[in-house]
Amino acid sequence: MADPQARLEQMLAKLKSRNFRLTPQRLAVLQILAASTNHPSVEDIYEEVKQVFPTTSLATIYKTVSLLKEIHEVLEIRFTDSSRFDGNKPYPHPHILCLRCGRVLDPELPGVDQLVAAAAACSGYQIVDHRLNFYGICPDCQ
Amino acid sequence: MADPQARLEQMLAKLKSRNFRLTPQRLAVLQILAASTNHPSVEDIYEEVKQVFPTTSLATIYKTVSLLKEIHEVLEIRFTDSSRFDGNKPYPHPHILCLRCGRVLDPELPGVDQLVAAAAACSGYQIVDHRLNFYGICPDCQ
DNA sequence: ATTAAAAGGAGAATGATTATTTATTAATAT
DNA sequence: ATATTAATAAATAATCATTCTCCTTTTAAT
Repeated sequence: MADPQARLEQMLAKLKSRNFRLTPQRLAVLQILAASTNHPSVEDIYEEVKQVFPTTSLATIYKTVSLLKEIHEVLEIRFTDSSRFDGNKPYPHPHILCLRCGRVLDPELPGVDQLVAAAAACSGYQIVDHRLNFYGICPDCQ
Repeated sequence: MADPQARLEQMLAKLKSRNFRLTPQRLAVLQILAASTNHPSVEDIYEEVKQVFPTTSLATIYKTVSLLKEIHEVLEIRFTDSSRFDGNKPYPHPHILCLRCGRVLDPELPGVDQLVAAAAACSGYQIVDHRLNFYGICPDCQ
Protein backbone atom coordinates (compact mmCIF):
# COMPACT_ATOMS: atom_id res chain seq x y z
CA MET A 1 0.00 0.00 0.00
CA ALA A 2 1.11 3.55 -0.71
CA ASP A 3 2.28 5.86 2.04
CA PRO A 4 -0.78 7.76 3.29
CA GLN A 5 1.12 10.99 3.69
CA ALA A 6 2.52 10.81 0.17
CA ARG A 7 -0.92 10.00 -1.20
CA LEU A 8 -2.38 12.98 0.61
CA GLU A 9 0.27 15.31 -0.82
CA GLN A 10 -0.42 13.94 -4.28
CA MET A 11 -4.14 14.55 -3.90
CA LEU A 12 -3.56 18.05 -2.60
CA ALA A 13 -1.20 18.85 -5.45
CA LYS A 14 -3.72 17.61 -8.01
CA LEU A 15 -6.49 19.65 -6.41
CA LYS A 16 -4.38 22.76 -6.41
CA SER A 17 -3.21 22.27 -9.98
CA ARG A 18 -6.84 22.17 -11.09
CA ASN A 19 -7.68 25.21 -9.00
CA PHE A 20 -10.05 23.45 -6.68
CA ARG A 21 -10.30 24.95 -3.27
CA LEU A 22 -9.16 23.35 -0.09
CA THR A 23 -11.73 23.39 2.66
CA PRO A 24 -11.54 21.72 6.06
CA GLN A 25 -14.26 19.21 5.14
CA ARG A 26 -12.51 18.39 1.92
CA LEU A 27 -9.20 17.91 3.67
CA ALA A 28 -10.83 15.56 6.13
CA VAL A 29 -12.21 13.41 3.30
CA LEU A 30 -8.83 13.38 1.56
CA GLN A 31 -7.07 12.29 4.70
CA ILE A 32 -9.48 9.44 5.27
CA LEU A 33 -9.24 8.21 1.70
CA ALA A 34 -5.47 8.56 1.48
CA ALA A 35 -5.01 6.49 4.61
CA SER A 36 -7.77 3.96 4.12
CA THR A 37 -7.14 0.34 3.28
CA ASN A 38 -10.65 -0.84 4.03
CA HIS A 39 -12.34 0.55 0.93
CA PRO A 40 -14.88 2.69 2.78
CA SER A 41 -18.37 3.55 1.58
CA VAL A 42 -19.68 7.11 1.42
CA GLU A 43 -21.49 6.39 4.65
CA ASP A 44 -18.28 5.21 6.31
CA ILE A 45 -16.47 8.39 5.31
CA TYR A 46 -19.43 10.49 6.43
CA GLU A 47 -19.40 8.99 9.90
CA GLU A 48 -15.71 9.63 10.27
CA VAL A 49 -15.81 13.21 9.03
CA LYS A 50 -18.75 14.01 11.29
CA GLN A 51 -16.62 13.27 14.33
CA VAL A 52 -14.49 16.28 13.43
CA PHE A 53 -17.09 18.47 11.69
CA PRO A 54 -20.45 17.45 13.10
CA THR A 55 -22.48 19.62 10.75
CA THR A 56 -21.06 18.08 7.61
CA SER A 57 -23.67 17.00 5.09
CA LEU A 58 -23.79 13.68 3.27
CA ALA A 59 -23.97 15.63 0.02
CA THR A 60 -20.57 17.10 0.73
CA ILE A 61 -19.05 13.65 0.95
CA TYR A 62 -20.74 12.64 -2.29
CA LYS A 63 -19.55 15.78 -4.01
CA THR A 64 -15.97 15.44 -2.78
CA VAL A 65 -15.72 11.79 -3.69
CA SER A 66 -17.18 12.54 -7.09
CA LEU A 67 -14.64 15.30 -7.63
CA LEU A 68 -11.81 12.98 -6.66
CA LYS A 69 -13.12 10.41 -9.09
CA GLU A 70 -13.05 12.97 -11.90
CA ILE A 71 -9.42 13.81 -11.30
CA HIS A 72 -8.59 10.12 -10.92
CA GLU A 73 -7.49 10.33 -7.32
CA VAL A 74 -9.98 7.77 -6.10
CA LEU A 75 -11.32 4.53 -7.54
CA GLU A 76 -14.99 3.65 -7.28
CA ILE A 77 -15.86 -0.01 -6.87
CA ARG A 78 -19.48 -1.04 -7.28
CA PHE A 79 -19.62 -4.31 -5.44
CA THR A 80 -23.08 -4.39 -4.08
CA ASP A 81 -25.79 -1.87 -3.37
CA SER A 82 -23.56 0.95 -2.30
CA SER A 83 -20.20 1.83 -3.78
CA ARG A 84 -16.92 1.50 -1.99
CA PHE A 85 -13.89 3.68 -2.61
CA ASP A 86 -10.14 3.24 -2.82
CA GLY A 87 -8.14 6.41 -2.40
CA ASN A 88 -4.92 4.64 -1.70
CA LYS A 89 -4.53 2.91 -5.05
CA PRO A 90 -6.67 5.06 -7.34
CA TYR A 91 -6.10 2.98 -10.47
CA PRO A 92 -7.87 -0.19 -11.64
CA HIS A 93 -6.77 -3.32 -9.82
CA PRO A 94 -8.38 -6.58 -8.68
CA HIS A 95 -10.46 -6.83 -5.53
CA ILE A 96 -11.81 -9.67 -3.45
CA LEU A 97 -14.95 -9.15 -1.40
CA CYS A 98 -16.04 -11.39 1.45
CA LEU A 99 -19.73 -12.05 0.99
CA ARG A 100 -20.19 -12.58 4.70
CA CYS A 101 -18.29 -9.80 6.48
CA GLY A 102 -17.79 -7.40 3.58
CA ARG A 103 -14.05 -7.20 3.93
CA VAL A 104 -12.19 -6.22 0.79
CA LEU A 105 -8.70 -7.35 -0.13
CA ASP A 106 -6.34 -6.37 -2.95
CA PRO A 107 -4.83 -9.59 -4.26
CA GLU A 108 -1.49 -9.42 -6.02
CA LEU A 109 -2.31 -11.11 -9.30
CA PRO A 110 0.14 -11.63 -12.12
CA GLY A 111 -1.08 -11.44 -15.69
CA VAL A 112 -3.62 -8.67 -15.32
CA ASP A 113 -1.95 -6.51 -17.96
CA GLN A 114 -1.86 -9.41 -20.37
CA LEU A 115 -5.53 -10.06 -19.75
CA VAL A 116 -6.40 -6.46 -20.55
CA ALA A 117 -4.25 -6.61 -23.68
CA ALA A 118 -5.92 -9.86 -24.73
CA ALA A 119 -9.36 -8.36 -24.24
CA ALA A 120 -8.41 -5.38 -26.39
CA ALA A 121 -6.86 -7.57 -29.06
CA CYS A 122 -9.72 -10.01 -29.47
CA SER A 123 -12.48 -7.41 -29.38
CA GLY A 124 -10.97 -4.45 -31.19
CA TYR A 125 -12.11 -2.18 -28.35
CA GLN A 126 -9.87 0.56 -27.02
CA ILE A 127 -9.93 -0.39 -23.37
CA VAL A 128 -9.70 2.49 -20.93
CA ASP A 129 -10.78 0.92 -17.67
CA HIS A 130 -11.59 -2.38 -16.04
CA ARG A 131 -12.94 -3.98 -12.90
CA LEU A 132 -11.74 -7.40 -11.80
CA ASN A 133 -13.83 -8.43 -8.81
CA PHE A 134 -13.87 -11.73 -7.01
CA TYR A 135 -16.48 -12.77 -4.48
CA GLY A 136 -16.08 -15.37 -1.81
CA ILE A 137 -15.65 -16.19 1.85
CA CYS A 138 -12.59 -14.90 3.66
CA PRO A 139 -10.47 -17.17 5.87
CA ASP A 140 -11.97 -15.74 9.07
CA CYS A 141 -15.54 -16.37 7.90
CA GLN A 142 -15.04 -19.87 6.57
CA MET B 1 -23.21 -18.53 -28.02
CA ALA B 2 -25.54 -21.28 -26.88
CA ASP B 3 -28.52 -22.34 -28.96
CA PRO B 4 -31.48 -20.24 -27.81
CA GLN B 5 -33.90 -23.14 -28.06
CA ALA B 6 -31.66 -25.38 -26.01
CA ARG B 7 -31.18 -22.64 -23.42
CA LEU B 8 -34.93 -22.17 -23.19
CA GLU B 9 -35.49 -25.89 -22.62
CA GLN B 10 -32.83 -25.88 -19.94
CA MET B 11 -34.48 -22.95 -18.19
CA LEU B 12 -37.89 -24.58 -18.42
CA ALA B 13 -36.53 -27.83 -17.04
CA LYS B 14 -34.93 -26.05 -14.10
CA LEU B 15 -38.11 -24.14 -13.36
CA LYS B 16 -40.16 -27.30 -13.44
CA SER B 17 -37.70 -29.23 -11.29
CA ARG B 18 -38.01 -26.56 -8.63
CA ASN B 19 -41.80 -26.55 -8.89
CA PHE B 20 -42.05 -23.03 -10.21
CA ARG B 21 -44.98 -22.43 -12.46
CA LEU B 22 -44.89 -21.54 -16.06
CA THR B 23 -46.97 -18.52 -16.94
CA PRO B 24 -47.21 -16.78 -20.29
CA GLN B 25 -45.42 -13.70 -18.96
CA ARG B 26 -42.71 -15.81 -17.45
CA LEU B 27 -42.30 -17.74 -20.66
CA ALA B 28 -41.94 -14.48 -22.55
CA VAL B 29 -39.14 -13.34 -20.26
CA LEU B 30 -37.40 -16.69 -20.56
CA GLN B 31 -37.56 -16.59 -24.32
CA ILE B 32 -36.10 -13.12 -24.46
CA LEU B 33 -33.26 -13.98 -22.11
CA ALA B 34 -32.48 -17.32 -23.73
CA ALA B 35 -32.20 -15.71 -27.14
CA SER B 36 -30.55 -12.45 -26.16
CA THR B 37 -26.97 -11.63 -26.97
CA ASN B 38 -27.27 -7.92 -26.20
CA HIS B 39 -27.36 -8.25 -22.41
CA PRO B 40 -30.69 -6.47 -21.93
CA SER B 41 -31.65 -4.39 -18.93
CA VAL B 42 -34.86 -4.96 -16.99
CA GLU B 43 -36.31 -2.03 -18.89
CA ASP B 44 -35.36 -3.59 -22.22
CA ILE B 45 -37.07 -6.84 -21.30
CA TYR B 46 -40.09 -4.96 -20.03
CA GLU B 47 -40.55 -3.13 -23.34
CA GLU B 48 -40.33 -6.34 -25.28
CA VAL B 49 -42.73 -8.28 -23.08
CA LYS B 50 -45.24 -5.44 -23.17
CA GLN B 51 -45.59 -5.82 -26.92
CA VAL B 52 -47.10 -9.26 -26.32
CA PHE B 53 -48.70 -8.71 -22.90
CA PRO B 54 -49.42 -5.00 -22.65
CA THR B 55 -50.59 -5.09 -19.04
CA THR B 56 -47.40 -6.63 -17.72
CA SER B 57 -45.88 -4.81 -14.77
CA LEU B 58 -42.25 -3.85 -14.33
CA ALA B 59 -42.34 -5.64 -11.00
CA THR B 60 -43.10 -8.89 -12.77
CA ILE B 61 -39.95 -8.55 -14.83
CA TYR B 62 -37.93 -7.83 -11.72
CA LYS B 63 -39.39 -10.81 -9.95
CA THR B 64 -38.85 -13.17 -12.84
CA VAL B 65 -35.28 -12.07 -13.40
CA SER B 66 -34.62 -12.31 -9.69
CA LEU B 67 -36.03 -15.84 -9.65
CA LEU B 68 -33.84 -16.81 -12.58
CA LYS B 69 -30.83 -15.41 -10.78
CA GLU B 70 -31.58 -17.54 -7.75
CA ILE B 71 -31.66 -20.73 -9.76
CA HIS B 72 -28.54 -19.65 -11.67
CA GLU B 73 -30.18 -19.44 -15.05
CA VAL B 74 -29.29 -15.81 -15.62
CA LEU B 75 -26.22 -13.73 -14.85
CA GLU B 76 -26.55 -10.21 -13.49
CA ILE B 77 -23.92 -7.72 -14.56
CA ARG B 78 -23.79 -4.40 -12.74
CA PHE B 79 -22.14 -2.12 -15.20
CA THR B 80 -23.37 1.33 -14.39
CA ASP B 81 -26.63 2.64 -13.02
CA SER B 82 -28.86 -0.24 -14.00
CA SER B 83 -28.01 -3.92 -14.26
CA ARG B 84 -27.84 -5.87 -17.47
CA PHE B 85 -28.59 -9.57 -17.79
CA ASP B 86 -27.19 -12.55 -19.63
CA GLY B 87 -29.52 -15.50 -19.94
CA ASN B 88 -27.55 -17.12 -22.67
CA LYS B 89 -24.38 -17.81 -20.72
CA PRO B 90 -25.58 -17.77 -17.11
CA TYR B 91 -22.17 -18.34 -15.57
CA PRO B 92 -19.42 -15.81 -14.77
CA HIS B 93 -17.44 -14.71 -17.80
CA PRO B 94 -15.68 -11.52 -18.96
CA HIS B 95 -17.58 -8.65 -20.55
CA ILE B 96 -16.55 -5.59 -22.52
CA LEU B 97 -18.80 -2.54 -22.47
CA CYS B 98 -18.60 0.28 -24.98
CA LEU B 99 -18.75 3.52 -23.02
CA ARG B 100 -20.25 5.36 -25.98
CA CYS B 101 -22.96 3.10 -27.43
CA GLY B 102 -23.43 0.69 -24.53
CA ARG B 103 -22.81 -2.41 -26.59
CA VAL B 104 -21.61 -5.43 -24.63
CA LEU B 105 -19.35 -8.13 -25.97
CA ASP B 106 -18.17 -11.47 -24.55
CA PRO B 107 -14.45 -11.70 -25.24
CA GLU B 108 -12.90 -15.14 -25.40
CA LEU B 109 -10.09 -14.77 -22.90
CA PRO B 110 -7.64 -17.50 -21.98
CA GLY B 111 -6.34 -17.75 -18.47
CA VAL B 112 -9.47 -16.74 -16.59
CA ASP B 113 -9.56 -19.95 -14.58
CA GLN B 114 -5.92 -19.54 -13.62
CA LEU B 115 -6.63 -15.98 -12.53
CA VAL B 116 -9.46 -17.12 -10.29
CA ALA B 117 -7.26 -19.85 -8.87
CA ALA B 118 -4.46 -17.37 -8.25
CA ALA B 119 -6.83 -15.00 -6.48
CA ALA B 120 -8.02 -17.82 -4.23
CA ALA B 121 -4.49 -19.00 -3.54
CA CYS B 122 -2.98 -15.66 -2.61
CA SER B 123 -5.91 -14.49 -0.48
CA GLY B 124 -7.11 -17.65 1.20
CA TYR B 125 -10.68 -16.79 0.21
CA GLN B 126 -13.04 -19.46 -1.07
CA ILE B 127 -14.05 -17.80 -4.32
CA VAL B 128 -17.59 -18.47 -5.46
CA ASP B 129 -18.13 -15.82 -8.12
CA HIS B 130 -16.39 -13.14 -10.08
CA ARG B 131 -16.95 -10.26 -12.48
CA LEU B 132 -14.33 -9.37 -15.06
CA ASN B 133 -15.47 -6.21 -16.79
CA PHE B 134 -13.61 -4.10 -19.32
CA TYR B 135 -14.66 -0.63 -20.41
CA GLY B 136 -13.68 1.06 -23.63
CA ILE B 137 -14.69 2.24 -27.07
CA CYS B 138 -15.87 -0.29 -29.61
CA PRO B 139 -14.52 -0.33 -33.18
CA ASP B 140 -17.66 1.32 -34.56
CA CYS B 141 -17.48 4.19 -32.10
CA GLN B 142 -13.77 4.89 -32.37
C1' DA C 1 -11.05 44.44 3.42
C1' DT C 2 -13.76 43.49 -0.78
C1' DT C 3 -15.62 40.64 -3.93
C1' DA C 4 -16.73 36.97 -7.22
C1' DA C 5 -16.62 32.28 -7.51
C1' DA C 6 -16.59 27.98 -5.23
C1' DA C 7 -18.10 25.05 -1.70
C1' DG C 8 -21.08 23.67 2.17
C1' DG C 9 -25.66 22.57 4.40
C1' DA C 10 -30.36 21.04 4.59
C1' DG C 11 -33.64 18.79 2.73
C1' DA C 12 -36.37 17.71 -1.47
C1' DA C 13 -36.30 15.07 -5.70
C1' DT C 14 -35.00 11.18 -8.49
C1' DG C 15 -34.79 6.70 -10.09
C1' DA C 16 -33.77 1.89 -9.74
C1' DT C 17 -35.32 -1.71 -7.07
C1' DT C 18 -38.23 -4.06 -3.52
C1' DA C 19 -42.29 -4.84 -0.80
C1' DT C 20 -47.19 -5.02 -0.14
C1' DT C 21 -51.74 -5.83 -1.15
C1' DT C 22 -55.26 -7.65 -3.73
C1' DA C 23 -56.94 -10.19 -7.55
C1' DT C 24 -55.98 -14.06 -10.99
C1' DT C 25 -54.61 -18.13 -12.38
C1' DA C 26 -52.85 -22.83 -12.46
C1' DA C 27 -52.29 -27.43 -10.24
C1' DT C 28 -54.24 -30.93 -7.54
C1' DA C 29 -57.63 -33.62 -5.34
C1' DT C 30 -62.25 -34.60 -5.14
C1' DA D 1 -65.70 -30.76 -14.27
C1' DT D 2 -65.41 -28.20 -9.78
C1' DA D 3 -63.67 -26.70 -5.68
C1' DT D 4 -59.60 -25.90 -3.08
C1' DT D 5 -55.13 -24.18 -2.45
C1' DA D 6 -51.17 -22.05 -3.33
C1' DA D 7 -48.44 -19.59 -6.53
C1' DT D 8 -48.25 -15.73 -9.44
C1' DA D 9 -49.48 -11.16 -11.62
C1' DA D 10 -50.84 -6.35 -11.39
C1' DA D 11 -50.82 -2.03 -9.36
C1' DT D 12 -48.98 0.84 -6.48
C1' DA D 13 -46.57 2.25 -2.37
C1' DA D 14 -42.23 2.18 -0.06
C1' DT D 15 -37.19 2.16 0.19
C1' DC D 16 -32.71 3.57 -0.28
C1' DA D 17 -28.60 5.27 -2.49
C1' DT D 18 -27.57 9.10 -4.94
C1' DT D 19 -28.30 13.69 -7.03
C1' DC D 20 -30.22 18.17 -7.19
C1' DT D 21 -31.83 22.76 -5.65
C1' DC D 22 -31.64 26.67 -3.22
C1' DC D 23 -29.59 29.38 -0.19
C1' DT D 24 -25.71 30.60 3.01
C1' DT D 25 -20.90 30.55 4.04
C1' DT D 26 -16.14 30.34 2.93
C1' DT D 27 -12.24 30.71 0.05
C1' DA D 28 -8.65 33.01 -2.37
C1' DA D 29 -7.29 36.61 -5.31
C1' DT D 30 -7.27 41.53 -5.83
